[in-house]
Amino acid sequence: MAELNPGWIRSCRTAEVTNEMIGKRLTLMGWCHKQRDLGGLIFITLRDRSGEVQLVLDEDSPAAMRDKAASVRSEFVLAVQGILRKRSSVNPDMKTGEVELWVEDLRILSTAKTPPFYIEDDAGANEALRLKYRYLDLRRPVMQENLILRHRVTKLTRDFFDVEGFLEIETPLLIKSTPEGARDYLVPSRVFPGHFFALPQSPQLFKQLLMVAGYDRYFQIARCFRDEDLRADRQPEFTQIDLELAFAGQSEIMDINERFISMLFKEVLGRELALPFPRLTWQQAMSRFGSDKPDLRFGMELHDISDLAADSDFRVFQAALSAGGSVRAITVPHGADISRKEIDSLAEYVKTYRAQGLAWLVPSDLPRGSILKFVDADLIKKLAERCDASTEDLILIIADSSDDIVLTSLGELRLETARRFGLIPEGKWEALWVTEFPLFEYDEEEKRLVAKHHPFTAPMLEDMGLLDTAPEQVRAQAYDIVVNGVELGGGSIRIHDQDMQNKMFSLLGLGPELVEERFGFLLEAFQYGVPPHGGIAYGLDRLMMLLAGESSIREVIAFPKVQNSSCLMTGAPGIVDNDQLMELSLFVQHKKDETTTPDDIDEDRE
RNA sequence: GGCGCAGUAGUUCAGUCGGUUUAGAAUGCCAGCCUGUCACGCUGGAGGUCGUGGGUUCGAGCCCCAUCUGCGUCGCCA
Repeated sequence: MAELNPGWIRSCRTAEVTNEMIGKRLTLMGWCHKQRDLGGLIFITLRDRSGEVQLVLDEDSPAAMRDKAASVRSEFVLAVQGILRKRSSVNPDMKTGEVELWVEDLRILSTAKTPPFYIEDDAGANEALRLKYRYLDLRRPVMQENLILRHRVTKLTRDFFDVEGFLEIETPLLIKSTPEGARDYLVPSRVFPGHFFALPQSPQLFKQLLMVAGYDRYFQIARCFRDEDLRADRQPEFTQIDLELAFAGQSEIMDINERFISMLFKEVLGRELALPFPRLTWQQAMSRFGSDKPDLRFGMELHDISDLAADSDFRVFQAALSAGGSVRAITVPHGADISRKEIDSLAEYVKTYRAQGLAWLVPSDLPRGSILKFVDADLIKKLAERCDASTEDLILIIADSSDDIVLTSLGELRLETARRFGLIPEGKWEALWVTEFPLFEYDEEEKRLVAKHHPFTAPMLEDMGLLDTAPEQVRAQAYDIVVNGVELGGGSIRIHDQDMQNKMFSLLGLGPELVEERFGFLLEAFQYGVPPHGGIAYGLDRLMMLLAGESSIREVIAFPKVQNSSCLMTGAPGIVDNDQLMELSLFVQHKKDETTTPDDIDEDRE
């Protein structure tokens, strides 16, 4: 049965015992990782977040304590007092394997049910179970390491930006909904019936107002919310390292930030990233890698073979080209012996990215491929030269009337084939900046231009003249930082001119009344002396995922949500009492013609 | 909203062509024994809504339909 702590104070954590403490009387507390009862001799491995240490009870231990120890099960919470001694049989695999605590007094502070999975790194439990019992999952050493690392990274972040002259300033979580961007999470106002706060998608407007207010270097480790579908690298609530600088241009911002990232990699991974980071324009990144976040750890760049494809008799190529599209290819090194089955599988893969199909060619002496009927020996030679392909390589070709589909599907194919063929080197870190993003992109659904980054991003000065004539060609003073194909962060120089900002809103199709309603306070602020400013925001969760070597951000978030945005541990979101709804002047209209009150639903609820 | 994968003991899984016992294995759990274990060992035992609901069939863990849950992904994510 559970006992009270008789006022004992821990001497140290379990794995913090040292050989120097041998012979000393220590008080330790923690969880029973494993109890081994050999009859007259009982071992208990005591665990806490520092690691483990072995407890031992033998014939010299008080009999009552031996009996108690015999009843100890996994995950019981224990407090023990005893003498630290050198072990007679050392365990070299254990950090504290040379010592053990000989127990004189043992208190069971808490008993425990048998956990649904082992509290070990290779627990092997499925993720739903882990998330339901997240507090047990978080006891696993690998999860504790991840969260401890996260603590270290946020501390390094605060220290770095502090030294650089940044102030950490909090911004509100209950803010005004903005029409652009992702779906907002809404919070009803009790005081103003029918009015809603939104949770911030980012502190964007507030950090710009802080620049107006004269806090010329701001940063914040900020919670952000976007009501959109989840992915392995996306949660509805996530954390940004958010910063903004006044009086600084793009090069100064990039300089500070690549020093920041390189500092983190040095401190956390012990890796030196060469400064400055390479830079690619968005155009270059798209045409060479088919991605705005290229993974530079390996080659396999895209080749434009449109002109050569025009000389083939392949109807698919001709159709794509005459419709204004392109034909592009990648070369898979040593891919010549690929099977039809594997080709089919890759063709299936690119279809998810809206590519119609996949052509292939092995330019060996006895060429193989799906387009042999349409290309002669001379053309094969030219294609191989253009694609830098040897007779042992495989050329994969995508054609489409949309150049965008060709580029993105081929870019994804580049990543997928590299993964399948094991061409991505482990332990390599390749950081870069991607710059000169388009300012706008066309929204097919809304039939209008939308901001690619956000509506406060400044156009490049060289392209100002295109704003009225060809806005889709205007490039932005925007930049993303990318490491190993992961977009870690992105930012821009902001518009700090009221007229320019108004023009931007108008190009985005936002009427003056809407602008006044949503952004009036920003435009008004711009009348009171705005320094030029710009900033960047990092996805802390993605950064942690990369540094911890995980493939899902859920592994570096203490209490993550699942794909439908619910929490398996708490059951959130939940229904609320009618009284609560009434206080907020809310009425829930359920779909499927049924007007059910929450209380009715409650009846059916488990 | 679309596509794909998964769901069988507490857990991780196997389960052949739809038919042999009471649906198995490992691990965990429980009991007994055990003085140097650390994946302790040995002996014995308990433990199942085969995700759920229909259907086909003489017969369904297995086939069909629907549905729920989790994961991946497209759309979406300024």
